[in-house]
Amino acid sequence: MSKQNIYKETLNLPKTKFAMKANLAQREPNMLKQWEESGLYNKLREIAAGRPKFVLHDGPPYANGNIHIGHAVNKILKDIIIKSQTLGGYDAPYIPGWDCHGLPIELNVEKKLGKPGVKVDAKTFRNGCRDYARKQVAGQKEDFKRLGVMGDWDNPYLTMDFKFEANIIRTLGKIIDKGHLHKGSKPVHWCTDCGSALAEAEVEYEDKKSPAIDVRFKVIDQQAVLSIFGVDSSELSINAVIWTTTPWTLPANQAVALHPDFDYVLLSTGSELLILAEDLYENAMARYGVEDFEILGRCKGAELEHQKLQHPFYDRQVPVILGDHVTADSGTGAVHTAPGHGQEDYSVGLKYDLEVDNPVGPNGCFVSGTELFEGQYVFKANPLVLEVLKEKNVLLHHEELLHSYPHCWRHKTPIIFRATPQWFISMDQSGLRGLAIAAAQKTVWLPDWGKARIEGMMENRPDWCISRQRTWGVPIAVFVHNETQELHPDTVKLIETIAQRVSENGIDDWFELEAVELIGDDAENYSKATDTLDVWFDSGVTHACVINEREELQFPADLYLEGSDQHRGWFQSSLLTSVAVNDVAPYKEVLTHGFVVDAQGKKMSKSKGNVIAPQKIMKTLGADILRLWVSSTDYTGEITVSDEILKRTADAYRRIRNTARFMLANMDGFDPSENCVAIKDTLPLDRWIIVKAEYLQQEIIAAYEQYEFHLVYQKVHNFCAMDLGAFYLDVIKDRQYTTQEDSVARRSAQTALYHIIEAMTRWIAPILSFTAEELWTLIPGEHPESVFFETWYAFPEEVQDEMDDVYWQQVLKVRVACSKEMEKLRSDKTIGSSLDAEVDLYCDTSNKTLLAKLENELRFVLITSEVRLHDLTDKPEGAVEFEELPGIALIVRASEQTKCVRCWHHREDVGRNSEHPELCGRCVDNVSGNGEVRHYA
RNA sequence: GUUGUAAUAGCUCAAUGGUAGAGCAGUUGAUUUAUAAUCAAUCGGUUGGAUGUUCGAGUCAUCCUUACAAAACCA
Repeated sequence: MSKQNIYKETLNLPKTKFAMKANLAQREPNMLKQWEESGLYNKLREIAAGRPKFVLHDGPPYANGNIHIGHAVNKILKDIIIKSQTLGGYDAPYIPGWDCHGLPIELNVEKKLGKPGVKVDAKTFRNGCRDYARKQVAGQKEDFKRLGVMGDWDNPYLTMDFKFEANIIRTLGKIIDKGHLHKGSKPVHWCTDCGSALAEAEVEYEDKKSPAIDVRFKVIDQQAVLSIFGVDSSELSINAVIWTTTPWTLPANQAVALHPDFDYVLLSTGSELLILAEDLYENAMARYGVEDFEILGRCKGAELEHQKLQHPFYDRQVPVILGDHVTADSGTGAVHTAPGHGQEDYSVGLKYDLEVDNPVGPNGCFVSGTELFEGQYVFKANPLVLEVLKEKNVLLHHEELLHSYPHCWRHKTPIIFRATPQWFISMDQSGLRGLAIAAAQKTVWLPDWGKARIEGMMENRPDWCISRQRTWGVPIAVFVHNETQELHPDTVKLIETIAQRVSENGIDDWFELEAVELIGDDAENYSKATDTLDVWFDSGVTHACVINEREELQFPADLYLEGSDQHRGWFQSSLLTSVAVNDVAPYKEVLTHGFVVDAQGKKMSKSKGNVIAPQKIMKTLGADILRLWVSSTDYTGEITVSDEILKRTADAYRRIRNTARFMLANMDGFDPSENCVAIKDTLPLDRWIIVKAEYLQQEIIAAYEQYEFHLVYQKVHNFCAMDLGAFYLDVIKDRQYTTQEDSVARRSAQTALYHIIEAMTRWIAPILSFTAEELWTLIPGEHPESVFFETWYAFPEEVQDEMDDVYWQQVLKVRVACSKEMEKLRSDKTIGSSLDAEVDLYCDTSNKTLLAKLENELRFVLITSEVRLHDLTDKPEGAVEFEELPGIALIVRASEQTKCVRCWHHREDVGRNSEHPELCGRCVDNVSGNGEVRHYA
């Protein structure tokens, strides 16, 4: 054994069980098991009982498919908030939930079981849906837990729980009671082969050939229109001209729409006068083959509002109306309007109080009583309509047009728009719109543009159609009068009865119910409504079904947090239903995050192949890396992910992990109850880093409170790399290794490390939960089972120090200057380690006084073998000055002294002690004497 | 086409209208005393583009480009 090894054993080298290699993919699942077995979440509830509450209410993901990276971002952000609020001293329960009804699940179950009412009965089908949803929930739950998300996973909420279903119905009852429900009709995508309405997801667009026709609508008050156009008189008849590709909708025509701001011309063909848009008349004339024509006058569309026109083949007059949806890129600038057959026609029709006429039955045939076309299938009626138009001499032109048209995705046949009876939550009949806007104004929206966004939507949105003609959904459990369509007078009471039954038996209870059972003889006149509720209603009422139902939560929630797409979705459905029932928003604060995109800023899609699966990251890098990545981004905008970014994140993780490891390793043998040094007795350098950490903690807490986790990430990483790695830890190595094990010098530094690791483990716990818990078990001293049982670390009281942060910053500047000079010697191989060098500093008075305070310990701060202070006036030639360091010049040279084999400092006194001929004086003292004393660093 | 949000170094983020900064990565070197670690030095920018306003613009205004999101629409 060499002599060096003998002395090596006298050093206090770092030692720890905390592995350098994280092995997160293997380690994390064990930690999860441990959390689960010990019932961590429930224990935490007991510990936090009585604290002020912080309620982050979980928006339910849809129970279908594997979780993707967007889910992961959402859940991790929520988890970081829950955990940081917990550490901040709040009782922050987390009840995860799932959205379980609705079309996507139906479609998947249809593939297995067939269509309800065709291959299977509805009840069997609904059971199939329930099973399917349950399996989806189970799968997603495992992945969410694997992310390290802490919550009541054993008791989540599911919108298909019987009690939940019952409370959906109850909430609907309250909304009815408050007067917000209304029955109306609305055009929906309708497949005549299915005999049913189609959801947006069931519609696909294909090219279709349609007859494109130009039709005359004769002006009734010819004189009035002539004068609007500034024309004195004319014997010729005046016709507005519309252009359409769906002649079969003409029987339902109720108006002709013009654009208020377009210019329209009145032109004469010699045989008649036509009204056409200025920008379109040339095309139209070409289409009609008219070469000789004359413009007689012009006017704005708005001037023609309310003029009456003759329907082309029915004995009725229809008004001219105005709409911004009229465009000038095709047609005539005058739009045939049939509110029963088109969404825009419907909404503009509402403004003008037009009749929503729907003469078409579920099978696509004109209903009995439809003049001229009774019993005809709509697409077969097109030629008949043309014949009638020719007969009446109102058809100006006809050609075939190939255009994009909606088709049924199942039958591949063209679909139609058909007005059907639907249930609506009215925005205005009981003032819901105003209430919602007022409530939105009282809510804090983060980022703040969310407020304008939601307000804009509230101002403009139409009534909410909450009915769906579907099987897997919560019923609109009301009785409707067969003749009047009015609700049963006892509706509110009946709904409570139904809700009680549903909470026992689920929604099947309603579908199987005989009306007689509930309303007795009234059953003759009343029928059960068969529609189900829009699933947005289900999730929208979680404030009633979850927040108000779960004891650990309280209304209104402190925070909702979802992707920014939910302004249109859940934030809005929650706001409307809550305001309808409670007059206030269900949340005090709404936070949104953006969407995950790839390195080029493109959205992730399977077809592009740029998808990064969270499962894969967890299996390779580990959940803590995924969590650290989430924390590192400014999530208010787009969230970028790529292999490079994840690699950088893993680098940052290793830096944090290794810093913690080194601190633990230097606390070997440290028992805080025995060895902690009182703050007033610690060395100034150690006190300084403790105070530094304490101030940093304040910044970190503030960042957590403002949900700015990327600042936490930056600050923690910076602290590890700069304050600790590049300075403090580097400087104290000498003291840790070479002084006596139980010396104040060493214990003082360990005290600092102890306070820092206690604090830092808490700082990272909300983000690097697995790593924090791993660290937690290795921090010296007594601790509760989990870091999450704690609150932010209480640092020892600060003492006023002459050597404050300003002082050390100046010392640091000197250190940087020395490093630069040493680098020169290193590059020409004069020295290797900085301990091979010695430094002469030529200082002005103030700097000399300042540096002299460290006495002969300055060399330890500069990590060099000797430092000598001189007056600046004695500066010799060759002394170097730095712009950043005025008042100091320095010379660095290789030491000529012998190197101590134990501490590696080059010292004059090496070899003076004959028993330890290779040691310097202080090492002799440390090895066989009373040990060296340090005063400053 | 409409509305909203965004664009700063290879990456992640900073910069009350006042000299564009950090950290990481890269490069080079040191280190058998943090060694699949650590330390040091060093390189890196016409702030997406263009016009304004201003003594002065990354920041304010207008337009354009690109991306993301939303609600639609094609009669």
